[in-house]
Amino acid sequence: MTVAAKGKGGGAKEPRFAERVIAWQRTHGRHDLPWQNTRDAYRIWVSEIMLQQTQVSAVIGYYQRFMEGFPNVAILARADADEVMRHWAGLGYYSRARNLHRAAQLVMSEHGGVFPQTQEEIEALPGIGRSTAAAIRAFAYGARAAILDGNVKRVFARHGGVSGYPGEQKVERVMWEMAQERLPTGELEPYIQGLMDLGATLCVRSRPRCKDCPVAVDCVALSEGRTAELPTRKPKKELPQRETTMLVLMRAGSVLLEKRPPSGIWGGLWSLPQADDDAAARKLAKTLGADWDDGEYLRVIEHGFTHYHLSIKPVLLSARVRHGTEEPGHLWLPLAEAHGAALPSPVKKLLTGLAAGTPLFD
DNA sequence: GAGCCGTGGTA
DNA sequence: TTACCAAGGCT
Repeated sequence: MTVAAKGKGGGAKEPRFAERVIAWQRTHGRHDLPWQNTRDAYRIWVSEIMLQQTQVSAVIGYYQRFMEGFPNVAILARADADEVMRHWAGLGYYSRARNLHRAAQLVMSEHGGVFPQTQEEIEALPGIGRSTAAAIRAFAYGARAAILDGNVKRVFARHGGVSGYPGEQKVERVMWEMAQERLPTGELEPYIQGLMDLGATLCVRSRPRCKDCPVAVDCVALSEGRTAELPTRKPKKELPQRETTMLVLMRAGSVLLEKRPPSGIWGGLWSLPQADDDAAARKLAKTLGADWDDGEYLRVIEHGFTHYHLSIKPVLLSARVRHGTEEPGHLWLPLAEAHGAALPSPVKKLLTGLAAGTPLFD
């Protein structure tokens, strides 16, 4: 890791780093996102959780539907876990939804229904780490708290000329120090928002628009022609390829679903009965009252995760009886209702495609 | 520290 | 098409 000497933010020649970010945010930043222009900690909190590792454009629709369904922390705390998952289905990282629900219950039981104010208390809630807690404090309370997300890391890596993968602890520690040192004494909301807007709209991964950037004059990466190589990329690793067979078990227009375990991939969602290979799938089909030999292979679905690739082999089967309904964690879902169910994205696409009569065979 | 945890957009 | 990556946190 290397850190350039410039870019500490306080040269006599240029206005302080924060000052320029704030001025830029007021004229060029984002001001009308659904979670802005409020001091409601709940609304801000939900947005910050949804925005973890997720881009603004993907969040907006989910956020609006979530707020209609759960307008305040008390209602969310009382809500059915399945209903919460239904609102999150398709957004990914489902532990966020489970943690959010749990945290809402903790806000009710441990904080009298009032969202806590200190960094320590907020960080103690599940799903909220150092950066998210700081963002909530800044936006809800105007607190002087440093954040460090992907946008900020990219801006700091370039402006400060910090090389080394930002996911590495050593590099991240340096960036937290930069984040703390550059904080203004006031106007925290436009500063924090401006920093993120800068990273999201100008200081983007490829082809950054340095010509329009308010901190370009003392940007180390720009002056050294290194904007393309900073921030240092994650060292790449070969992802394992895995396979699974899913049973699309139909009976009178309904399909049999199984509840996923609370942790692990797609935790807490509903999905299709699944087996590691065809031999296991055959046994599973028999258990569920279907004859494997009458099944038809549907088109294989390729699905990528952060840490492995998955090939899904769906098999269409007819159930002789509605077996499984008496089992806990099983559900017969009318195919026409697949659209609104708490299903993983590839499963939802498969079932809605099936409902719409989309050709699914090769 | 390193692996786990989703999805959709982009080049 | 493949590969990278985004308002991270938990175990």
